[in-house]
Amino acid sequence: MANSLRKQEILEAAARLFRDRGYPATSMRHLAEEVQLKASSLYNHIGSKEEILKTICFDNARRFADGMTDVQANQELGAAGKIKALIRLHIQIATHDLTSVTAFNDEWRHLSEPHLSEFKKMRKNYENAFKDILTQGIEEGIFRSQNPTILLYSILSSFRWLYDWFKPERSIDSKQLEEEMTNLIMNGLLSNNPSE
Amino acid sequence: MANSLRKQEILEAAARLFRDRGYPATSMRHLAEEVQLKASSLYNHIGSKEEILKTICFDNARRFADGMTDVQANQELGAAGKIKALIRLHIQIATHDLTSVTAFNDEWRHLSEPHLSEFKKMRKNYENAFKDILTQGIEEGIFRSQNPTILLYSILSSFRWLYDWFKPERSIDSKQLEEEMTNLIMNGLLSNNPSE
DNA sequence: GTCTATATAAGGATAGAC
DNA sequence: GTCTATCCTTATATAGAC
Repeated sequence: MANSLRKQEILEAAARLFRDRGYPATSMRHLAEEVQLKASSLYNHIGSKEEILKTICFDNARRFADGMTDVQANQELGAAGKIKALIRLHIQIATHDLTSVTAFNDEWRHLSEPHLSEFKKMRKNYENAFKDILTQGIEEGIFRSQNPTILLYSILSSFRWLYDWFKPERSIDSKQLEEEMTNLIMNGLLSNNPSE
Repeated sequence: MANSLRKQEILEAAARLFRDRGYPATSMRHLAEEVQLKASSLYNHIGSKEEILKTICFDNARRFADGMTDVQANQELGAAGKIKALIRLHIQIATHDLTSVTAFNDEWRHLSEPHLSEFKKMRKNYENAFKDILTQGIEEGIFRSQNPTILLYSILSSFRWLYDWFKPERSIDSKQLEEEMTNLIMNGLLSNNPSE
């Protein structure tokens, strides 16, 4: 059996390459170079190129699914509180394992069947749960009455720059990030006090 | 010289494939099949695979640059009006030529030098102009005081689902889309009248 | 302007020596 | 567990017949 530490190193290098160049444009030879091996040696640690992609995609899908389950289970939270918790979830996941999340975000479409369908199902479940919270907030009159689908995708998309752009060394504090994104999503761009 | 109508057909098919599978995963053979030609025949109409990508990327970059120039030139608009005009610009471009914009949005990174650098420069210019408007609004007290970079990227990202998701047959009216996205970005999620 | 045939390079993955 | 050598497939692009 293969060295598990070495395997982790390969997975991380792959996530970085998948993020920077995309899955199809990343070759096994290039990946091998990154971890100072020959391409053939990689296969002592991983089964195939796609197996790496599967690991990255489903690990991250599970993180989001688990986060959503926690939010749903929290009886004390209203719709607004749940949305705030989900904003925190997205930022936490983004700052925790940036390269994996970035790769996961865009490269899942290169999964082959049946994994592709399974992944899409998990993604749809997450979106539906998110949309349910938005709809609930609209029905309760807490959220501005809007098309929940437009809301859902606009909000989910607004996180995407985090994955593309955020680097630890950019020195934006994750607490500040959370506060400002919550502010923007909940309260919008306009000031409440245009006179001051 | 090649038939220009045929060339347009090839460019559109390529844009669609680049959006669906990405640039590296799209082969000339597959593209040829889409327009019912053999791969070698494509080269009577286009110079290379990357030339197609260049066309898509720079055509769209120019659309955004021109739109920004118009907004900047409009003296009557304040910061809020300019942001609204830019929201309209993004939606108009997205609904006008969806596939091209999608390809442009993600696949520019596969450009080779010196085109890659040129493209990045145009993109940076656009972002800086957008950020200037946000900063202006904050200084005037019209916009909530926030980190302009976080604002900028959150807003720009929030448009991205349009390119991934929007299809004409989804029957969301583009006027409604504009209104609701403006609402969300300017006024946020929370209702002004939680009691009604 | 489209075809067949082909040049040339690079891809994922395996076999077998060490 | 890593290597060299290699298999097989696919990629972009060109040459030249029609």
